[in-house]
Order: sequence, then structure tokens, then C-alpha cells
Amino acid sequence: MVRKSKQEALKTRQDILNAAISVFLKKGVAKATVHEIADEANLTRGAVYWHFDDKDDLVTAVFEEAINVIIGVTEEAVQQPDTTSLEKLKVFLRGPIEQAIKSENVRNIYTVLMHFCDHGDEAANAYRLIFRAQGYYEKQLRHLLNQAIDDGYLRSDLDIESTIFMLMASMHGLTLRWLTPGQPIVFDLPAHLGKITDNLLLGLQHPQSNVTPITAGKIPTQA
Amino acid sequence: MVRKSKQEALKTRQDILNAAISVFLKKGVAKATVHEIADEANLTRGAVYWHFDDKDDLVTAVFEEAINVIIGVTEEAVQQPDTTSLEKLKVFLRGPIEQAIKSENVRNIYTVLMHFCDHGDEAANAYRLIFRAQGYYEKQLRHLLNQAIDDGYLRSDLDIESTIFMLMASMHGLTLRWLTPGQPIVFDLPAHLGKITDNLLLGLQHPQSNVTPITAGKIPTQA
DNA sequence: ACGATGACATACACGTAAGTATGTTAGTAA
DNA sequence: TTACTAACATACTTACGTGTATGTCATCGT
Repeated sequence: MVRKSKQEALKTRQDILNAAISVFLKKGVAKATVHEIADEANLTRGAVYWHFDDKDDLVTAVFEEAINVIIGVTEEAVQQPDTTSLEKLKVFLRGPIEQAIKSENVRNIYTVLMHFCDHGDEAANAYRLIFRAQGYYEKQLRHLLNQAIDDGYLRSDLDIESTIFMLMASMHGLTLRWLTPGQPIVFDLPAHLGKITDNLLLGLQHPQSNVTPITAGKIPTQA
Repeated sequence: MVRKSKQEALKTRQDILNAAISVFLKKGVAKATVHEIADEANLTRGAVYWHFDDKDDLVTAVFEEAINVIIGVTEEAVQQPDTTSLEKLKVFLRGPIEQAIKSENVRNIYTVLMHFCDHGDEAANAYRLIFRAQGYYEKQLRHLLNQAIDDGYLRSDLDIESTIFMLMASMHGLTLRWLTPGQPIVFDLPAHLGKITDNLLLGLQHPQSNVTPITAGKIPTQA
């Protein structure tokens, strides 16, 4: 049977994307072949080349969901009423990771992006979009930091750019290590995320702040 | 001229390694061909296959220097007299990055490792060694943290495992973002590294600690 | 001084993967 | 119902990259 309905064709497209993620997680983006991806989706290479121009286009399409998550978090942060600017900041910082906690798909795409893909010209196009999304995120973070300073939550003598760099790097590193494959011990990030972000902001607040730091409790779970 | 002396042959080997790094930084490990690497070193593929078993072996050899840096930092941390355990901890945390600041070669290898290489089976062997080195680092970090707690520098109610994860992730993320290629703004990490690590430890110390946080000063440099 | 060998260069064989061209069938609009 | 076309499958071409086999020459031991 060929020539499916539009509804089914759209599902086929999604099947290919999911299959791509699956193969990427096994072989890496560079080593993954279109043939393998098609097999994984129970299709042929013809189907893949129908829905996507080439491998580069497919890779970009896979990463689009992750990009939308970043942008989505950024947009949401703007319109959050009845919370303090400090709380907004915390929610914003946790945003991308919380999306990954919720959705296995997002988690997988993050994993591919950070561990099974390199900046070689294969995915250069996709990386440009990612960088752009991070640019939005950074811009919004700058705004939230300034607001938190104006509201008196953070020290007024902060070096904003250093702070932005440190915060983004820390959240990036947290996600990266959390999603590192092939490690015996998997850290239970969801359980500790709140404490960790609080702790990161602790040094940025006024000395008299009394936020509780990372205290004893949960033990990392086994894989 | 063929058949160099042992001295020269060793230099040829190093040339190949440097050429490999150079090509990896341009094309990524997966897309880099042995031919290109040989060209970059003004040699032929024959030379490369003489010094290394295959591409995998070459990749592993490139990463060995980075691995030695990690292990070197870990070893050094053990024997540092006349400093407090807190200061030891700080030096230890900054160690890998400081080595990268000093040596362009180390910096380049880090960059390849974090941005131009994926976990696809190509470099699976190399990654195993990296993970092992990180294991040593983590073990030593655990020891240093416990010591700092015993000496009264850090809160005694810390969740050690969470702390280890946060610290390693943050330092990892810092390095990662610092060495991200193709970004217009390059953060001046060397200038801010001290303050940033101090800030990371701030939340782990007793409330009465008066470490100054990230304050205004340097502005990120242009690339 | 002379064979043995180390340090490469050259040439070839093999597989593999991307892209494309073309075939096939079933929905879809008229 | 019929022409048209969307949604694939199949077959083929091209190209490249790896690994290896073989050639070559200077150096080193004796």
C-alpha cells in the first residue's frame, strides 16, 4: 500500500524524526546513515528523501523541537504575573531542564545535541539555529537579572555579563552531565534541581539572605 | 628523503598529532579524513598508518594529553603543603581550566573533545579513558570536600554527591562555553575564573562567610 | 660495505553512503 | 470515472574514505 492520506503522511514524517533520534543516540549523527534511519522507521530511503531535502535538513528538523523549547521558555518568562522577579529568574533558569524532565523526547534531543553531534559542517546549519535561540535566552536572562537587582533581590554591584556566563554555563553543564550516556551512576537531577539553582543564586544575593544550601537528603539513584 | 632518524620520526609523530587537532577543529573528528590530516602535516597517509594503527588509535592519542592534564591536576592536589583545605579545593577546581589557559594545545584538545567529537563508536575508546580520568577527579574531589567539611570551612550538613555533581557540572559548563567556537562574544574566563569559583563555593560555606561575590569590573572581550 | 630494517610514499581493492532517476500505487479533485 | 499527483519503493550512479599491499631509500648495526 502506498499513497497514504495527509494525516498518515504526517505521521510518517514524525516516525522518521523519532527513528532518526533513536539512531543518532546509538551511532551519533555523523555515523548514522539514512538507510539505518529508514529501516528503524520501517520505511525505505525514498521516504526519507521525500520528506526531507537531505540529511542536513533532517538533522535540522530533529533539533527544531529543542530550539522551540528554549524559545518557549523565554516567551513564557515574559508573561508570568504575581511572582517576584527572583522567582521568575529561578523558574527561567530551570525552564529548559524542566522541559527535559517532563518530556523524554526533549531529553533525547538534548542528548543527541550535546553528546552525539559535533560542530563539523554536517550540523553547522542546525547549530546556527541553536545559537540564535541561546541568544534570545541570554537576552531575556539579562533582563531578568537587571529586574531582580532593581527589586533589591540581588546585589547591585554584580557584573552582569559574568553572572550571565556563569549561570548559563552551570545550567548547561548540569544538563550535559545529567544526560551523559554510558555512566554507571545517574544523578537524580530532578530531585535536586531546585536546591542547586538556589545555591547558584546564593552568592549573587545580599549577604543577609538566608536561603538554605544543598543539604543532606536524597542519594543519587542507580541506573 | 625517506628514513629519518628516531629523533625526527618522533617529531613526525607529533606533527601528525598537531595536524589532526587542526583538522578536527575545522571538520570535526568524524568528517576529518586521514588524507586531510596527512596533507596538513605535509605527509602521506602512509606515514599516518605507520605511526598509528587506525583512525581510532590516532583519535585516542590526541586525547591522551587532555587525560594527562586531568590526572596531573588530581595528583598535584594530593601533595600541596601549607595551604588550607578550602584553598586546595579551589585550586583543584580551577586546575583543568588553568591548564587550558596556559597551553593553547590543551585548549584545542578540550575544544575538539567538547565540540568537535561525539560519542558515536568512532571515539568510543577515547571517551572511556576520559570517563576514567573524570572518575579519578571525582574521587579526589569527594576527598577534598570531606576534608574541607572536617576543617570547618564548609557546612557539615552538605549532600556530598549533589555538591560534587554541581561543581563538576559547573566547571565543565564553564569550559564548554568558554571554548565554544563561532560565537561573536568571547567571555574573558581567565579574568573571572577566581571570582566564579569562589561564588560557586559560597553557598556551601557557613552563612557568616564573607567572600565577595562577582562584582563589577572587567567587561567581556571581543573576539 | 652491506644486508636488514625503519620510516615513509604509492597504488590498489573494497565497502559504503549519498543522491538521483524512475517506477508504482492509491488518494483526490473535477 | 478519470486524470493527476502525493507518497512512497526500487534501482542505479557516483564518489569517497579506509585499510592494506607493495615499493623505495636512507640509516644503523656489524
